[in-house]
Amino acid sequence: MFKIGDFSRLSFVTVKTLRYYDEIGLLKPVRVDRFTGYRYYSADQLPRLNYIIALKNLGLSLDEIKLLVRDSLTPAQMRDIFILKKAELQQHVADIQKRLEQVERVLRQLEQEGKMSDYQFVIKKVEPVKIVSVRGTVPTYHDIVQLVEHLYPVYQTHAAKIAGPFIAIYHDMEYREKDVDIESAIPINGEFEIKKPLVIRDLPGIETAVTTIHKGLYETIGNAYRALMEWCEDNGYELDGPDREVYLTGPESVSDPAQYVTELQQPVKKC
Amino acid sequence: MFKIGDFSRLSFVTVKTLRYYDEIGLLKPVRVDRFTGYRYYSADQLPRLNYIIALKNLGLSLDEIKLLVRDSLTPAQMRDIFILKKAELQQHVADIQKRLEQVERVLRQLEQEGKMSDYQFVIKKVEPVKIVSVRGTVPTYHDIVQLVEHLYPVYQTHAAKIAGPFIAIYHDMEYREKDVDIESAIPINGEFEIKKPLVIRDLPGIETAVTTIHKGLYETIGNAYRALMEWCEDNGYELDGPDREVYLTGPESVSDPAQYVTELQQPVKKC
DNA sequence: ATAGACTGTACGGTAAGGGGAGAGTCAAGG
DNA sequence: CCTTGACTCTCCCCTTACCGTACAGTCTAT
Repeated sequence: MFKIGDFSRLSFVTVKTLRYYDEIGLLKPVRVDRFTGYRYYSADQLPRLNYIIALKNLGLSLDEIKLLVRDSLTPAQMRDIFILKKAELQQHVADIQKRLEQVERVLRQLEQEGKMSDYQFVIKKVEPVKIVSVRGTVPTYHDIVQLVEHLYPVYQTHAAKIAGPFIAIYHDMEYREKDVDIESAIPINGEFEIKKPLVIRDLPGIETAVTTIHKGLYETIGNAYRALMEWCEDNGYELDGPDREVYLTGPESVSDPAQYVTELQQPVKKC
Repeated sequence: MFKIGDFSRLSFVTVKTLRYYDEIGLLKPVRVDRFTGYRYYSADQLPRLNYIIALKNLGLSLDEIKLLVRDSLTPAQMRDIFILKKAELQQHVADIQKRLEQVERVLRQLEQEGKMSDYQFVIKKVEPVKIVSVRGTVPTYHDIVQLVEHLYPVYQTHAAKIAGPFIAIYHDMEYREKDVDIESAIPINGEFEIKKPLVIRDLPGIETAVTTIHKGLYETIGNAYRALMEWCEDNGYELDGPDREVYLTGPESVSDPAQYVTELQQPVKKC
């Protein structure tokens, strides 16, 4: 019979841990003095404790260990537990190695450019939404304003039905300097009367979109696209549909163009 | 300006998390209504939030992230943090892969033998201790009792100075059937008069000992040794000195030999 | 005016113990 | 027999990064 301190030294397990294992019923001392509360362990509890520690080192939780040591399982049941654990550990390794890769990428970036990228990329699912939109081919990107003008009346007359910020969809599948096919849209809920070039339609969602936030002038948004392309290459994605820009903060809410906030949404698929 | 729910949907971060980041000062809403307590976020907080999430995905803790986003660090400082993190992740991967190996070993054992090993092995450091001992060559392992007899008087006359359970040290470096060189010892504190074959000496510690607990008859202790050898081979250790047996529970405290508990201590080194 | 959706704070919980306070206990020495 | 120092007990709070729930207040549309 050992007092907790002796048993602790014998087993190389802290007193705190022994008390905790007692509390959760994982390893009860063989005797507890009714008057003093002192815990007394016997030497033949050592194998069990070593077993517990061994299982813990394998990465099992104390709950799982409780199952293994309390109910004496059949070898088949044990095998199942360990197979599960193995899969879990493999997943874990894969996750961490992915992180490691990312960290290495960040480090390379820091070495090469002396600073961290201004853009972070997030994979999301974009939900479908009903929009009122106008689509057309305009000479240059700047001329998108021609399209947007058609939408102004909506802000005036149906403000209550606007369900989100202004969106642009770039339908060209490749980059063009001239004659760009653009759709300008506003998310809405409910229907209403529309005029001439406007249409109301359901904008489909995007299963897998890589998105990023561009902050600042629209003239510099090309940097965001370049960084996005690079990211896709590095991470094994390829473009899979027309990209969108969501104008979270634009001229209508702030006056300083440096404050503009735009989200890029690029449909992609794994390649 | 977005209310917390809108900002949550935009950023794909739960409301709970946003409130928590506010609380720990990681991302404060741009405005908090003084009367209602409502939090209002602006779109240009999205890049920062994405940055936070990106760093979190790299495995950084929120405290580390706080450092990175609050104090604008120099690239060199950032590099240091990431290099540290990389080392940490690599260590982590190594750990998990070691566990994975262990799990695989357990699984192989289960497949082959239909049960788990009865022995768990623990690497420990064994502290040096002063002992009273008697060493001699006896015909067979069983004859260790001849040596032990010399120690009985110590139990009678100096019981107060006994500092631990009975120990046997097997000085033969290779296995022998006959004429075994054994030392029988009792840990003590303080000195006292001793007679003829007994000596008092310091038993050196063991830097690296692989230990296991054998429960049951002494006749079956060979199984423990066999398992230990196997374990050493599997884990890349080789024997490095005479092994010891510590009789934690023996005939002096229980009558049923099936209750005997013995610890094996085998000095080893990495090979 | 009211219903439903949203937001607020506050408390409690997670895994596996660590740290410390305050009180009681044990064994040895004087 | 008393004291001293080493142990031990229980109880409570702390850790990470939030999640669940309860209850109360707020916003928006009808």
